[in-house]
Amino acid sequence: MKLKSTIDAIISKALHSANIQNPNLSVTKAAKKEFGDFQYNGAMGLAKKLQTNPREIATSITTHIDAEIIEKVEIAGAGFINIWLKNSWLSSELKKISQDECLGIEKAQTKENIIVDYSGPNMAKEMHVGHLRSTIIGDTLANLFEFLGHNVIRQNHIGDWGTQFGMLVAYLEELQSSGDFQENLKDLEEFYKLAKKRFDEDAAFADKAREYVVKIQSGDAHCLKLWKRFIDISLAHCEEVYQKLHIKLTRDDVKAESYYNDMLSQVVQKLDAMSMLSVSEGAKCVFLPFSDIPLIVQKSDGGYLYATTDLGALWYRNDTLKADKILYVVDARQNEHFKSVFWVAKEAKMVRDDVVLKHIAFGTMMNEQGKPFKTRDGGTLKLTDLIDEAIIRAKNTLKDKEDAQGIEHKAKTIGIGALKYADLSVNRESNYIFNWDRMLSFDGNTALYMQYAYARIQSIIRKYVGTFDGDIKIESESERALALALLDFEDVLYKSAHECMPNHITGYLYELATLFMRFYEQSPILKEGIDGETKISRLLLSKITADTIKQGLAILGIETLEQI
RNA sequence: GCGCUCGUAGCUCAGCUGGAUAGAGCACUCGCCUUCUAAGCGAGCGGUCUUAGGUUCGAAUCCUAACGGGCGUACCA
Repeated sequence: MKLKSTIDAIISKALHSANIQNPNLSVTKAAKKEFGDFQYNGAMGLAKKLQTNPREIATSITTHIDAEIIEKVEIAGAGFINIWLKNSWLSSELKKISQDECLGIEKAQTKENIIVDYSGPNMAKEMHVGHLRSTIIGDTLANLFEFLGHNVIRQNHIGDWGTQFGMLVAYLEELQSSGDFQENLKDLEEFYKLAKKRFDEDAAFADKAREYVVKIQSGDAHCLKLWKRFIDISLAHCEEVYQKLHIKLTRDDVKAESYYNDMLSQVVQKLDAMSMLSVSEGAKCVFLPFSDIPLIVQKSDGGYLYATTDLGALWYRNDTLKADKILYVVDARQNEHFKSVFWVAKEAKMVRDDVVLKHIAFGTMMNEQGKPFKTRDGGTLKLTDLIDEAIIRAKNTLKDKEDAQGIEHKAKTIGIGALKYADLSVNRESNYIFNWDRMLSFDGNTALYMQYAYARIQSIIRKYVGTFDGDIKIESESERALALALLDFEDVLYKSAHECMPNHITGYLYELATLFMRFYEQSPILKEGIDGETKISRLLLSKITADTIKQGLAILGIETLEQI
């Protein structure tokens, strides 16, 4: 149910009947309860344009409002139009939602091919906290667009082609005699350190490492085989992390940097053919109208750079994947890079003009001192360790530790949920301060509060014996507020998708859960003295709430629990 | 130097296509469990929305500048 657009349509019709042209139509949710359910603030602006009195305009609009679903319309203040909806309409809409698997949410009108590029770990090292936000936010956006009916293509642009791989492969070869690959590569951080040490200390080894980079990139069979083996094991590490976090990325989604290797020379040729290329200080680059520094696509030594790879990927995504929209879920620090790459891709016609290219930027994860997140000794914190800690901490917060079997699953669900939710609930563009206690709290805008609300509802439903046949009656204030919130889900999802802002969803779920808690306190459901009709009505409200929370969390990649 | 970005309650954050008295949570104070999960609910306390201009009937929101923090600044990704 698109509540807002339904009311938009009503106002639009009224404006039309009143003979008023208004391109900037927009109703908003009422700022306060006293101002109704929705408000239209356009009369003031219109009055200005038409040189009349805003209240007159408002009156003219309201007299032309003609809709079954509206209970009451009022003009207030300077010319605000406040709108109340009929309870009977809310009831019947809710009833429809309760009978629909997708909670009455319509699929997007035009199905688009949406590419979400996220996670993108570097194969030379193990995943660390720096990869967390991209992975979590990207997966959520992919889920969201999928849920709204789009064709989502997840792309994991892993880093497998840098200069470090010569060193790593050369070192791997050396170790071949002692121990197997799996064992040597069990701890990639350690392996990298050892290889680096070897590189720094032994000139002969360093030369070999450099030689191997060239060999890998030019397709030497021996080196390539070792390299593939290395990537395979490193990728398996990532997949463990994805599994732990319930991230939906699979091998099919992997399109590594190396995948675009063959396209790189064509990228440069294309830019040349478009007369966009300049040679500056020996490097081939594109000068940009909005920047002092050019985008370098080929180094003076002939090597290519990540800009070249990104252009190749854009080209591929346009031509082969037929993308309508490409989202890059990458750290905000790469803002300028993407601005440049997008501009060049469009200018060079590698990407159709109407393809939407968006850098979904996010801020840095900070510790409590406001510094970038590191381990106590200043190193990077492995993601797998962070996840394990989340689970342990979740376990410690659980009251009921008796249930030995259930506790592991509960701790995982709660710990992972907390970790993800904390990240998703802040505006992704700002830096965010990581705090265990806050994210694992039952209070406030946390995953656990939502999971608790859900479990509470399930507990009631379990206790109830009988059918759910009946109508939804909206009688009290708390029921009404809950009903309105439930009908708002669709608008929230579309808004969140439009802006690529998952925190709109978390904010909504928190408000919904809060409204439910209030309703729960005030409206007994199964208690004695509650008549059958009321019981079913309240059960239905509870059930839709639970379904909405479950669906909302599912989009965020967070699971619910039947009991906590 | 230039560019990007942020600056809202003691703390962590919402709100930013301009709208009525700027919202939550934490912390602090107080009230509510023989009653569906009190891991909850309610009430109170707490604000020069960094500052100064500007646009507007109306600005936390848009524009300009200053100050303060973070980041980026051509052959790493």
